[in-house]
Amino acid sequence: MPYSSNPLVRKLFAFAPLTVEEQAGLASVQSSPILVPRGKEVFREGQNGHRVFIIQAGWASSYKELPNGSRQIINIPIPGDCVGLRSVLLRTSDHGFSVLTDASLTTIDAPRMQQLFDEFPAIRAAFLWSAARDEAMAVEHLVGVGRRSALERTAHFFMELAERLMMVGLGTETQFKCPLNQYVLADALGLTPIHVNRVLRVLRERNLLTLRAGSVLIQDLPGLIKLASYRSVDNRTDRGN
Amino acid sequence: MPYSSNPLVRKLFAFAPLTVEEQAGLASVQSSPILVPRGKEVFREGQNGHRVFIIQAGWASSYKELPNGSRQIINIPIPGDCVGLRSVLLRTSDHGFSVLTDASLTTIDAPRMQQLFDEFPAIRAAFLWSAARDEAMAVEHLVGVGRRSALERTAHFFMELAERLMMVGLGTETQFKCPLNQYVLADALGLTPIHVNRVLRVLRERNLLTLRAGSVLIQDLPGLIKLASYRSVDNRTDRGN
DNA sequence: CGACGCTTTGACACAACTCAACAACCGTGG
DNA sequence: CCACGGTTGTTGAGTTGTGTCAAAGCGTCG
Repeated sequence: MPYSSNPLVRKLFAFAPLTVEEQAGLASVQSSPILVPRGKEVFREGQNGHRVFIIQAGWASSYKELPNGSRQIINIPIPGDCVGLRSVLLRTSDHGFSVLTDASLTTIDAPRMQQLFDEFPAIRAAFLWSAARDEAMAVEHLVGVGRRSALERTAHFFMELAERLMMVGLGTETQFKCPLNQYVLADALGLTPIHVNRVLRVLRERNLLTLRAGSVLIQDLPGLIKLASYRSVDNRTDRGN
Repeated sequence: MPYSSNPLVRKLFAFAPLTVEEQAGLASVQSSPILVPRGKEVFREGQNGHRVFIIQAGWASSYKELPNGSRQIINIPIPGDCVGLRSVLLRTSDHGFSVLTDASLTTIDAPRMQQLFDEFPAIRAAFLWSAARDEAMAVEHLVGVGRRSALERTAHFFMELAERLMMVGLGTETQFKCPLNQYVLADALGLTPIHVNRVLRVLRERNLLTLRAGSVLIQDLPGLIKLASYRSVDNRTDRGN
């Protein structure tokens, strides 16, 4: 088990054991926490990306907007997650980033990041692993939007979320806080808010899952797994079925 | 301009100038080309990913399959593209990979890759950049499937393809060979083959784009750009609009 | 209390899917 | 040379999942 209270350290530790020095280095390059009010756009698409943001507390979203006004949410970062790694590499951000609740963020700027990587190769490896996992999640997201029905996709979304939240100690197998409203869910799932509402109703009526008052209650995990043909985030890359 | 005939060297050179030594190193770690017959699955989801494949010639696809038999194509790699970088990091592949035409591939195994990175940091940086760009394309793909109509999405797909092919000298602004059949297009676009057919008809009837006999002819580039609100791959990360 | 943000519901429209043929193309073999 | 089968493309008719538009319900907070 990790010792640090820093969510990023905790998360990277889950990928690979880090020495005390590495943990300390990782913690020390981060800025002091910045408090961001709910709804605030931290950076927007096209903006220069010279640093990485790490969620300490709160929920966020990264997304792209189209000229016609619609929006696709790419990812819902939660505590411990990094945002903007790709932006640093590409120099500018290809997506917007805003927080959905009051949140606390730290940052690492590009030069410090580089120094850290040079000094601690294990940290570089851990970041690469984490980034690869994020990308795998984006790919799974693409599959969902391209080939799963609204119902399957929604079920899948909540199970993945549950799993991620559990890993950072923000929920159990069957229950977690979820401050996402139906507009946000719609933009994440590639649906309209109205249809999200209908889908949620079906999930509720089938006693699979209930979202009420900012909390998700998973009532029938096997049923959901079957419905969405869900595979655990960490087993997606396992052999066979 | 790059001097090497190796497509990977050419491509990475486009990201950052590489010294002669770096180019030589990059070429020398690659296996000799493997010829793969059209339709062959090179690796499948869940398989161990201990090496990266580089397309020398031919077309390919990486995809995920769902238990219900449907399939979502993640990417259509063309010469110069790498497949399986993420798989190396995550130890197993989260997607399948097969070639669509007779193709020639080289590989780099994980340990050699690591040596190369240690010896030539610039190559590591170039790979990271390339990987970031690929991920940005996947994200754009997600946006398309989530928030663009079938027509817009299809138009977008072909323009992006045109641009990528042009970069490796396999097409012009308005014309390129395209051996993708409507089933493949359907799996890439998240549509049914039948609907792809109808969409292609509309594009043809509006004198925007014609796919015939394995070749795409772009008849009205401004019209397509407007229809799909397309932005060039390399300008997606530019500031503003 | 009213205003606001969010959820819920209903009626209807439409984009995309399904099912079912048929047509064009192409390589193969008689 | 033509006949053939397999693959790919094309078209039509009907269905359905999801979107659109419009309105009402419901908490909460100032």
